[in-house]
Amino acid sequence: MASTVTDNERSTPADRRSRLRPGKNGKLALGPLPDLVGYNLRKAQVAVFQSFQNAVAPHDITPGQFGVLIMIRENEGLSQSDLGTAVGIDRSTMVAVIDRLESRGLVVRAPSPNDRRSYALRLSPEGQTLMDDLIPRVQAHDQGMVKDLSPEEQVQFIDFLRRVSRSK
Amino acid sequence: MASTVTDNERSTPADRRSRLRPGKNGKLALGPLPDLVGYNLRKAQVAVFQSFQNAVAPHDITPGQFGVLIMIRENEGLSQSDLGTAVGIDRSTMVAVIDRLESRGLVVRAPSPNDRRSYALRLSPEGQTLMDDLIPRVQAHDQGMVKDLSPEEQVQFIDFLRRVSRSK
DNA sequence: TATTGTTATACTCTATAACTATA
DNA sequence: TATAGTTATAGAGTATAACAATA
Repeated sequence: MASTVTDNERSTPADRRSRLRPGKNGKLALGPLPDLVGYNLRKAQVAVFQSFQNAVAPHDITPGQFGVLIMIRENEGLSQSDLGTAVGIDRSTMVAVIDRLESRGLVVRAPSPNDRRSYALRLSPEGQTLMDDLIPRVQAHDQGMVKDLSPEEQVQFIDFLRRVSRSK
Repeated sequence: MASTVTDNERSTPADRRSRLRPGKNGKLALGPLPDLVGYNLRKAQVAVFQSFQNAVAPHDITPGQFGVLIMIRENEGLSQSDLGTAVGIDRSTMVAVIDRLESRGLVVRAPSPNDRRSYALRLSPEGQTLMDDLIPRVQAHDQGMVKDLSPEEQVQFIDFLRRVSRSK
């Protein structure tokens, strides 16, 4: 109560406003949020996501699209369904994802030689060129995100993240 | 090359299928992803998000909604715009967020005493009751996510996350 | 002039259900 | 019968631009 402006004290209109509308002038109270792992994880992820966008801005690729392109690159000929399973999204969702990458000329829906129901996905030459340029860029960006951690701390950090993922 | 099935070796139809359609039977290659901080951060966040949903399933509250409710609880009377700024979303986006919470009877749009353009947001009695029940539940869940880390490691982990957020 | 809440609009991500072609 | 891709549909989350009321 010590720092609260009471009715008996003088208060400017700004005081009154800031008392009644917290956040207009000062910071808002965060309650228990700053102590939650989930809250800090979310904030870190948002920071990395935004920084990623900046770092690869000229190519207009999201982290999710980068992941999909990597999977296609590393597993040429895989189907949309298998890709969806691998990255954790439904096959109906995958349709539009591949639509976008295909319309940008990065991915090719080739006919599958064994199964006429499915496509064999692969990178187009443009997609391969893009990824050859993008991968080192993304790796450099990723290193930049942990530049304030010592090499030992970086190893520990990734280890912690993996242990949290596994504790599901 | 040692483990690759060559044309001269016998290959069952399943062999052929798995060679041509990686992922159908075995795991897919992940390339450089597992070494990226961003990839592991994302995976950990997805794990925490899903676990959160399970933990508070009966209340049907997302982590984002929980954050909004906390901010309203801790800063009673704040406006939609200030709330949006605090949680990093546009005021036009905040409209539907508050719409949902209000239609569920958790949040009240009270008239602002100073500014007839804006609302003074507060929790309804039901919203307060919900949060009294939810907060310890969320804190317990959050602890569960790092149960495989020692107390010292948990402190370190949050410290790492904050440093990554700041390195933006 | 600037700000608050709102609406219209648009785009991404996400899913479920049902359809077609194929296995 | 089961599976792959697709479409229709729906909901959440996100934004920008413009508007009315108010500051």
